[in-house]
Amino acid sequence: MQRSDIPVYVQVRNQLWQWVQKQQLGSQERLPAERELAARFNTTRVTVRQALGQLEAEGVIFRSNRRGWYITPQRLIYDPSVDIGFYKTVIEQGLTPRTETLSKRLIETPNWLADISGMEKGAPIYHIVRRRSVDLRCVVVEHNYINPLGCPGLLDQDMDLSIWKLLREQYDLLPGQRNIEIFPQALTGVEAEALGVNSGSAGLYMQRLTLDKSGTFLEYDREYWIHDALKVAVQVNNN
Amino acid sequence: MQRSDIPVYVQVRNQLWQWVQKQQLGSQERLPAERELAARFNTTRVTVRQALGQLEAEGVIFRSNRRGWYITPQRLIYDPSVDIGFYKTVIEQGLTPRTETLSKRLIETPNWLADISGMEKGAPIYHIVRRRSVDLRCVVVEHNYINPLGCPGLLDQDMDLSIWKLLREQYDLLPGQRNIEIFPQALTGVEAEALGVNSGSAGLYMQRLTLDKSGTFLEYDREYWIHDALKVAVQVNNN
DNA sequence: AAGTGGTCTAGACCACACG
DNA sequence: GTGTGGTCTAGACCACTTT
Repeated sequence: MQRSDIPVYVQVRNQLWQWVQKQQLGSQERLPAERELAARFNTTRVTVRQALGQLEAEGVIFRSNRRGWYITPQRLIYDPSVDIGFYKTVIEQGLTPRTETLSKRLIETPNWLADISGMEKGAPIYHIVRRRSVDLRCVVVEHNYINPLGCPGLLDQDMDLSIWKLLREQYDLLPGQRNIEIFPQALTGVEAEALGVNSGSAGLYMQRLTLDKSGTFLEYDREYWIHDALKVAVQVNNN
Repeated sequence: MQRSDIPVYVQVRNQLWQWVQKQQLGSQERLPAERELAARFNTTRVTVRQALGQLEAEGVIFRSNRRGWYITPQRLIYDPSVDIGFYKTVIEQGLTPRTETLSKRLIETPNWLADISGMEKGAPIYHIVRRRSVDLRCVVVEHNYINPLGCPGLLDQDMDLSIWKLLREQYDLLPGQRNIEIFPQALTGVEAEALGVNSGSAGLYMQRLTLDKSGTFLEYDREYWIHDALKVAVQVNNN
């Protein structure tokens, strides 16, 4: 590293990324070890990690546990305003989905949920937690809260596919109005752990409140995404 | 720092945040210097900065140039599907907006824009770049590309308020269909510089393609937001 | 001029993943 | 067991901001 002005870690970032592209490293392929990179660029691990952190922030590489740094797969294009479902969305983009149901229970509606959903406090409500992957990489942890009135016995069904497909085809439930909130938020605590990332990793939080056409609460949904895993695409018609 | 198991920087993060809350530091108030924190927590600046980085990722503090660390203001709630406009949105939430027009020019439609907008390649198109602040903190850089056919002389107007208000009231232009894309993306290059943040800082990218009711291209819009500055809220009706 | 954050070095130890 | 990333130390110099 010589040159002035431009910081060493930026130079390392540039040369490293140039090298990666020349090697034509593909999705989920591993980068050399940090110590090796430090030697190759004649600098220290701290500086190399700063460069790797840059590329991570840009979303082009990601880290996995203590195993190393990998090339980030293409973003999943995801439309939260429709009910295609995660499974079908992923398939249609030529990728491989996986869903693990971490828990499904009947709980009492907590106060915060009663306030936003119109459910009565303490009323029974389904709570389902699922972890979903694209090409074996965990990308999102999802909490679903579902009004059990229209879908008795829902928890006995297989949750590893689309819940909305179940609601539509088994229970004839259809969404009307949706309120969606999206914002960047660090992954911490149980979500970070479930996704196998460090606490504090960049993430995207998304929540949806769905009512049926008569305004009755159907479902509330919290999703914690890895920051580099998705592109939200919504189509809206103004009238 | 004693205790085992839990990393020092997490302990520092926790104690620091606890201290901040006890001090009741408010929006945009400054934290103590890094060296002072290092001394207070009996550790090094590197570890302190790791703790600060955690809080930054969580969106509760932010850094400004080389001036220090500050408490993050509340997020701006922002609905990209309607045309209330930035100015009014900010006002309504009891905050102070500011818009600076960085450039406004008539350019030739570049190929990438022709492809997504339906404009002819090379056809004249307005390009407006603005920087917007909430309570004197820069939060977003916005690129607008506007079809000049329906709004001749637009560039002579004052751009520091809402463009959509101009289009609506001066030119009778109304949006029909909107395609919105949102995803986390690091701020780099000119955008990072314009916002006064380090290249590689976490950000949120949002783009909107707006057609009128007859399907004619009206406007294309790219927004580069500071990651902790906004909460996107969209309301959708399924039919 | 003094203080600040931004960058960087050259080591070190640890827990964990993998062979 | 070996190698990996994760964490941590105790300094240093620089560019920039603020006083």
